[in-house]
Amino acid sequence: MGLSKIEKFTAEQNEMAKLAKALGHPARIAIIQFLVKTKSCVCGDIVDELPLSQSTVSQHLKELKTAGLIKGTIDGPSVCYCINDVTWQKAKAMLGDLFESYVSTNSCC
Amino acid sequence: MGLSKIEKFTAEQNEMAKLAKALGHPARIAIIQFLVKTKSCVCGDIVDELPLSQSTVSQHLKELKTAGLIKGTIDGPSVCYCINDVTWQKAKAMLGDLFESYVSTNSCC
DNA sequence: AACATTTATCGTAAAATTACGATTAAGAGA
DNA sequence: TCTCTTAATCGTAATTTTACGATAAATGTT
Repeated sequence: MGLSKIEKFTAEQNEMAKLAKALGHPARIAIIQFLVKTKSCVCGDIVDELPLSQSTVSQHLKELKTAGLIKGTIDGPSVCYCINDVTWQKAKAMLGDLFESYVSTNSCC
Repeated sequence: MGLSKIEKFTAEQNEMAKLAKALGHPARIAIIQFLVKTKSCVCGDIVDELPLSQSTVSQHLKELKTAGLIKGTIDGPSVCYCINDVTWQKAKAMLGDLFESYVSTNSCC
């Protein structure tokens, strides 16, 4: 069906999946890395940095924005993008907890 | 086109995206959480735990296995699944580094 | 006002994802 | 051997994702 049955899972599981999914594309990883590295964060700079068309980059930015990982503010004719601190910390905490919840054991596999 | 241009990005970006993408579905988050919680990790138990059909769960397990996050060993007629320690630590480190690379600043947005 | 720049959206197409039932394959037990 | 259990794979369908060019919207400039 192509549509995940999100109503069957917990809000936490859906939230974590949403955040992880937003990071589940190399272009979006590249965007995040670029935003972390440079504080400038003008949309055009991101487009120049990525090997993708302007419209495709715009689409990736939209997905990151929808997930809440970044935010954009209009700055004259251009748009200034940057990491959304609140959601970023939440993602860091949620995924960090998941990773730390596993402690290495030689139980079966 | 539906096919991401992975050849345009760095190996690191592709690796991080692959790992994040594997976690980008609530069912797969639920599987991971279950594997962390229980050490038993028999495939049938996972199927019983999730609100999805056996074939769908099998598909999700395959994706997690392809990403390297879990591994399965045949145990008689059933299969024992568990976290793949090596890749898990790698994912933890890579995504952890990404999250920590951002330091809160009130530069523009 | 006309024009240029910047970015979002629209339209489109190919491919991947999600999901399920049905079937197959492999091993355990009678 | 035949049967049962378990799990992977196949076939199929709907939806989403990825990508691009073209167009539109918004702002700044001349």
